[in-house]
Amino acid sequence: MNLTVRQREILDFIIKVISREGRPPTRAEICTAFKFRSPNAAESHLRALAAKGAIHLDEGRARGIRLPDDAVGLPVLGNVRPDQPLLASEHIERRIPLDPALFTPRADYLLRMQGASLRSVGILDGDLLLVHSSTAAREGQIAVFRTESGMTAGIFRHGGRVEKIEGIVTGLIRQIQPLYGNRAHS
Amino acid sequence: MNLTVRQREILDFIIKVISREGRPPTRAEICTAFKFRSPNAAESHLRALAAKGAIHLDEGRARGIRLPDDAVGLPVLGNVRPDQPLLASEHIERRIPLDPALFTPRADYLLRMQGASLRSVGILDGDLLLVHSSTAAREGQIAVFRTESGMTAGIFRHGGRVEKIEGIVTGLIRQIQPLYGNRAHS
DNA sequence: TTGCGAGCTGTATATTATTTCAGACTGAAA
DNA sequence: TTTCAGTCTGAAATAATATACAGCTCGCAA
Repeated sequence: MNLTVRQREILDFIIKVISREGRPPTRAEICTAFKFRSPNAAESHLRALAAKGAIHLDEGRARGIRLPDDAVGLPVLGNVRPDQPLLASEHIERRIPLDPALFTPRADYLLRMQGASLRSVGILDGDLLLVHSSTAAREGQIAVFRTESGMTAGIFRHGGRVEKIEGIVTGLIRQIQPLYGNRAHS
Repeated sequence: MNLTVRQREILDFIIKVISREGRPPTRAEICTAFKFRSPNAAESHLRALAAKGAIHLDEGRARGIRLPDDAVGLPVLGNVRPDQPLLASEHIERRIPLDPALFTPRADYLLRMQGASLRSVGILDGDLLLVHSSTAAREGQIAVFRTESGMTAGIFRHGGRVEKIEGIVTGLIRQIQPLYGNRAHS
């Protein structure tokens, strides 16, 4: 993407307005925020951002600024293959609308827990783990490792086998299916 | 709030457009969606919704429809007192931006788990439970009960003491704090 | 049967917002 | 040196959008 500093500022402003007001800014509102005196200053920034794929412009529409699909929500990784970049699009099962900043440090993606190896720390088979990308971990942290077959989560031990660390787990989401259907509630 | 069926449909449409496109619809877009032939049909619905507090209108602004603050995100309940309605504003600690439809049945509010009584089913002290309001539960479901002092979560048993059921747990969110600060990651 | 709110049609108009055109300045790459 | 992307001013045309006004039907409660 490779945005300039100024373009990054404009994009951040757009994202902030959308999350705060539920709608994107107009050219004029961008001008006010950045003290531009011409609407064309905003317009040309928007064109540049669109050319770089950072936003999508619906032309002819008021407030027609959209963030690209791949900027909305966190990707759920599945079927990760060795030698391939983690966030390659074929690894992304789906996206879940979730604020990455809900967790600290910021979550970069979600990974589905496989197996019961972490049951003792309250992580069950099928849980969605929130992962912050990182190449290092500390003793006792729950980390995500790249293995021959895919990805695994486990407790990081310095004494353990050397493995390629992909990230650390900063949270989890579990969906609990109500038993026997849902006839019993309002 | 007490919306009519039609008004509810309009409001749902507005919410859907905002979450799908990141901006509210125009009057004309509402007309297209509902096959209205006059922009005033949309306008008067919006006025009615605003009068009932379901939306807020920024007059003179394109796409000037906003959802009220108390409609965004799920409330986290804390300090619930007996004899008081569950969602009274003084019970709401904060709101977390989360799509209620991520969980089925739909989550109505969040409750912080207190104590380790559900450790055996993978629910830890401090976890945020997603609760669907319900006055009934089924054997083995994780339910939320009203007690003298506040709210408790536990496994529902027919043989157990009779308690006032407030909801069933449909999911959970856990924030995992990385140990020793976060200097160790990118 | 009268009145009234909800739910629309149809038309017109003022305002908001986008978009185009014609520049000017800067710094970095060719 | 030339070129070009990036950043901006200023003015104006055009299209999108909100909003006002007049009037219609229906079901329902007084």
